[in-house]
Amino acid sequence: MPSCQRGPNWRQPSSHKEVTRSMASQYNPQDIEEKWQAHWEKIGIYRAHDDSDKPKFYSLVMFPYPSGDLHMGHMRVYTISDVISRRMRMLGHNVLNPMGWDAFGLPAENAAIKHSLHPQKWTKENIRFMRDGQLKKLGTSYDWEREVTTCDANYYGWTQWLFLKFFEKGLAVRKEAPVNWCPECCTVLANEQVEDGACWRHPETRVEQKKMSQWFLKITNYSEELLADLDTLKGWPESVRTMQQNWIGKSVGAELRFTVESKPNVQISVFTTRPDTAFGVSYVVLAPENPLVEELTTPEQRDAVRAYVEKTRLKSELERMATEKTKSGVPIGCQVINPFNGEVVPIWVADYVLMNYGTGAVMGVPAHDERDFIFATQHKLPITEVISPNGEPGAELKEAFTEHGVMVNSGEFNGLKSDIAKDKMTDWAADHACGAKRVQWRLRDWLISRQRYWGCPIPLVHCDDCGIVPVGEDEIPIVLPVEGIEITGQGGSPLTKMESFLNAPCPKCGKPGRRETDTMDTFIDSSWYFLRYCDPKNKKEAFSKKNVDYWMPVDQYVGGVEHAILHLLYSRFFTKACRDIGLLSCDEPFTNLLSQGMVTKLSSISGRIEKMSKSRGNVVGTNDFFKRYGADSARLFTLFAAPPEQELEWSEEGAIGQYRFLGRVWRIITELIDNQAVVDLNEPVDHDKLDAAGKNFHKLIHKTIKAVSHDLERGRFIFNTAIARCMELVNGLYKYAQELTARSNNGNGKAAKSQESTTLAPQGDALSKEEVQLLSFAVKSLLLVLAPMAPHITEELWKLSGYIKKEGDSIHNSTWPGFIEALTVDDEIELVLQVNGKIVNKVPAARGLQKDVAEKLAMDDDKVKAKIEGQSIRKVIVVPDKLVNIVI
RNA sequence: GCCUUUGUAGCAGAAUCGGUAUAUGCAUCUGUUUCAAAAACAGAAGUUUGAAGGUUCAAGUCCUUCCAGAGGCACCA
Repeated sequence: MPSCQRGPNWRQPSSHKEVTRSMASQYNPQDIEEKWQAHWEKIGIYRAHDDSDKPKFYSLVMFPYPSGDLHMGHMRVYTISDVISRRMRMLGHNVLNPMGWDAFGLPAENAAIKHSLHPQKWTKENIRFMRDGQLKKLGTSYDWEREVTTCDANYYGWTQWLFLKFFEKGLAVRKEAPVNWCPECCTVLANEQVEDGACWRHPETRVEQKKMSQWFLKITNYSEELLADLDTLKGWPESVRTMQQNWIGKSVGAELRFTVESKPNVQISVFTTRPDTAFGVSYVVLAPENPLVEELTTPEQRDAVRAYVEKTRLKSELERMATEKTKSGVPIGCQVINPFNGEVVPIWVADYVLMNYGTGAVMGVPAHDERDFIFATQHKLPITEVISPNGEPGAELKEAFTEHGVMVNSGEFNGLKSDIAKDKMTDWAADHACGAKRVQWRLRDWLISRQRYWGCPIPLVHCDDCGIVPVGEDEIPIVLPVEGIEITGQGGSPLTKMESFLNAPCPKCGKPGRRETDTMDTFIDSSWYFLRYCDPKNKKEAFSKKNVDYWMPVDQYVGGVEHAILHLLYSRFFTKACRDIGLLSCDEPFTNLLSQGMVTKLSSISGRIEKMSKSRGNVVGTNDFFKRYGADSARLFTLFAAPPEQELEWSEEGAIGQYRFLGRVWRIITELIDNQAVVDLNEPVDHDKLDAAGKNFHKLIHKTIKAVSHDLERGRFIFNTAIARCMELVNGLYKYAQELTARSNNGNGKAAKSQESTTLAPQGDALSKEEVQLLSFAVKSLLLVLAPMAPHITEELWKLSGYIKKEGDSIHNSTWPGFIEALTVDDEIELVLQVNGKIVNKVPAARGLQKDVAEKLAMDDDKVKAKIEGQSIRKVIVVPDKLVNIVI
C-alpha cells in the first residue's frame, strides 16, 4: 500500500524547497527520541528514593508476561501509567514507577518444545528485547534499578519463603478435592482459571473434573473481609467491584437437617436461602456425587440409582447445565422427616444439584423455586403453596412463586410476612436442634499446584516417615534446575524424572526423601511483586517492612479488566495474609484502579473490529510506527482517541493526525526561536500592558493550564480532553503569531511576499517586550503541560528554548505550571435570552450583572419585546452570567 | 434470568450544579501556495443527542418503560 508510506522520511526527489528549508523547521522524531532516552537513563531522573521529604506516590502498571513482542495494543496501558507517573513527579512527589516481568508460565514451555530452546533462554531473550527494544523506546519513565523478574531465584526464593509462612499459619494446606484438569496444559487449574467450563488459555479445551490431592491457599478464610473491604475501594471502577462481589458470592440463609426415616442416626443437611418455605418441602435431592447416595439407596433402587449416577458422571458440566427445560432424577427408595411438620418425603438423586456448592443436597420446594417446580411437575411430586402474595391460600400455581409474601399452610408461622418468618423459622430450627443460620460462599480455596516445569518449585519434601515436610528457611531458594532438563511435552513434568532434583533428605529426620515436583500457579508470583518493588535488592528478606510501609499501598494501579477477578483478588488476599503474618501494615494493596479498555482494529481475517492480537492478524507493530512517526505520536494517539477505560480503535489516519499536531507544535516553536521572538522567561507577563488580542491570548494560556490540570487530576485522568486543550492553545498560538506577523509586515510594507509566504512567526525585533514575554509564556506553558504525554519533543524544545542549562536539568524535573484564576474567566459573556425556554436572542453583557439589571436587559431587547408583546409575564428566571428566561 | 456499563455530526469523542448542544482530531469541501500534486497555511459545511413517555420555566444530563451494543455471574438452592 504505497499511500501509507508518507511520514517524516517521505521526500519527493524533485522537491527543491525541502533542501533550502532550514533543518530546524523539520520535526524528525528519530533524531531526538533515542537521544533523550539515553540521556535520561544516564542522569537517572526517574529513580525513586526510599526516603524523601516529598510525599510518596506509588504508580504501578500490571507487569507483562514476556511473550516476546509488544504491539500498539499493549502500549496503551504503559502510556497511561507513564503519563500519571510523570505528572505526579512534576507535582513534586517522590514517585515509584517500577517495571518487571511475570516470567514463569506455560508459553515458555510450549515455545521450548516448539523451538527446542530452553524456557530460561527464551524468556531472558524476550525480556531483553521487550525492555530495550520496546518499552524504553516508548519513552517510559521506569526506575529500571528496581526491575523484578519472577523466574529469577532471587525473586522466587522469596515466593517460596512466603509459601512457608503461609504454611506455618495454616493458610497453605494439602487436601483431596475434585479439581479442574486441563488436558491441553496437562495440569490442574484454579476455579478462576476456568471459563465456561473451558481452560482460560484455550477456550476450545474443556476441563475435566478429577479427584486429586493438591495444595490450596485458604483464601476462603478471608471471604468476609475481601467482600466487606470492597466498599472501601472507592477508587476502583464500580464494574470491577461488582465482579469481585459476584465472584465471592455471599448468600445468607440456613442449614436445615432432615432425619432419615429408616436410619434415625443419619441426617441430610441442606443449605437454603429460603428457610421460610420449609413447610412446602415435598422431597429432598442429593447430588449424584454425594456419598450419602450410596449409603442410603435401598436394594430395590440400587440398579436404577447406580445407572443414573454413572450416566451423569459421563456428562460434562456444560451438558449438565444445558437441560433447563427438563430435570432428570431417580428416587433412592428411602424417606426423610421434615422437622417442621413431621411429614415424610422421599429422597431423590438428581444432577441439577451440584456437589461443590452448599452441602450437595437441597430441599425441594416446588411451589417456590423454579427448578423444583419443573422437577416436581415432571416427576409428579406434590406442590404445596406455603407463601401467598396476599395471604389468601389456594391460588392455582402455574409457575413457582419466588417472591416474598405472607405465610400460609405453615402451622404456627401462618400470617407472618415471609421475610420475617425466615429468621423466626431459622431460630426455631436452632432451638429444636435441626438447623442453624448459615452463610454460604461461592468463593473456593485457591488451588495452586501445577504439574508443570516452568514455575516456582513448592518447597516441600515427601518423607516416608514424617509425611510432607516443609524445607527449612535456610535451604531457600529451592532452585529450579535449568541444566540437564529435557522438555518434550510428554509424560508429565520433567522434574519427576530428574533424580538430582528429586533426591533430598527429609528436613525433619534426615532420611532420604523426595522433593515435591509440582510448581506453583504463576498467579502466586504476581500476587506480591508490587511488594518486592519496594525493596527489590533485599537479600535478607522478601521486603523490609519499613520500605513496604513507606510505599504501600499503591496509589494508582493501571491494568486490563481481564484481571478484574484473578490477579486483583489474589493480590488483595496476599496483602491481607501478609498483614496478619506481620509483614506489612496496610489492608488493601491498591487504592485507585484504572481499568483501561482494549485496543481494537479491523481484522482482515474475520472482517470485524476485534481486539488487537497476533492470531487475529490485526496488530500494529511498535517499531515500524516509532520509526515513521515517533513514540510521542503513538503516545498521543492512544491517549487522545478515547477515554482510558473505553475501547480504542486503532486508526492509522488518527495516529498520523497526532504526528501532524506535533509537527505544528514543532514548527511554530522552532520558528519563534529562530526569529528570536521568545526569551528565557523569568518574570510574569504584565497583563495590563497587553493589547486586546494579547489579553485574550494570555487568558487562553491560563485557561489551558487550568483545564489540563483539572483533566489530569488524580482519579480523573481524561487525557483525551487534556490533549484537546493543548491543541486549542496551539491553534490560539498560531492565530496570535499570525496577527503579530501581519502587523509587522504591514509596517515594513512589502517584506512579506516572496519566499516568506510560509512564515508563521513574527520577528522578535518587531515586537514589544510584553509581546515577547507573552509568546515565551505560551511556549513554556505549552511544553510543560504537554511534557507528561509527549516527553521527547517537549524535552527537545525545552532545550532549544534555553531552559536546559546544566546536566540534570530536564522538563521532566520541572514544576507543573500554576495559573491565575482571575485570568481564566472572561469579563464579557454572552447572555442568552429565552421566552418560554426557547432561545430568542443572545446578547453580549458584562460578567457579574445583578439579576434585575439582566432582567431589564432582556426586557429591553427588541426580539424579546416582539415575542412578549401584549402578553402577561408569569415568571422571570435569571441564571447569573448565563441566561434570562421569560415565561408568559 | 440477575448484575455492571455504553448509546451525541460520516467516524472517534467534548459538554461541573439540569441553563447557548458539540471542544478536539479523523474524513469531506473551499481558498492560498505549486507546472501539478503532496505537505504547509487559512477557512467552510454537517447532527437535534437510540425510541417513547414523565418531572421542570428549562432535559444530552433527572425518573419510568422499551430498543441496541459491550462485559460479568448463573441449575449457587
